[in-house]
Amino acid sequence: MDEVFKQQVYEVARLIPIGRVSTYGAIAKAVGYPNHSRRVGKAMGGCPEDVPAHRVISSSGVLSVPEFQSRLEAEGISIENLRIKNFKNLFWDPLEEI
DNA sequence: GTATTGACTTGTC
DNA sequence: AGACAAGCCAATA
Repeated sequence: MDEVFKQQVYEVARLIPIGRVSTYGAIAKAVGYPNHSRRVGKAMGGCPEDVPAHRVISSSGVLSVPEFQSRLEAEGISIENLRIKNFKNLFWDPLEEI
């Protein structure tokens, strides 16, 4: 596993504002690897505690890790049956920020 | 070496 | 809306 890739993924993940979410694909694309969404997921699996992994979800707006639901709700994000409500509004695209 | 799996995405039906 | 298939790439078996 490329350590640089992981670090970049963590870096972008840390930029996600509180109360917003992003997706694996968007982050993969942001770090220069458009089709490596799966690698992002793998990388997040071993992410440090300071990385808000719960704000990174699938592009369909569904939680890949149900355990994070409570964390998201704690930030004011509404969730219904693992699906983010207002996902369209809450989605944060790294490419429009950097 | 191949096969399977997975915190994925997109397109089709 | 829900289900399927194809494409993707690294880790694991």
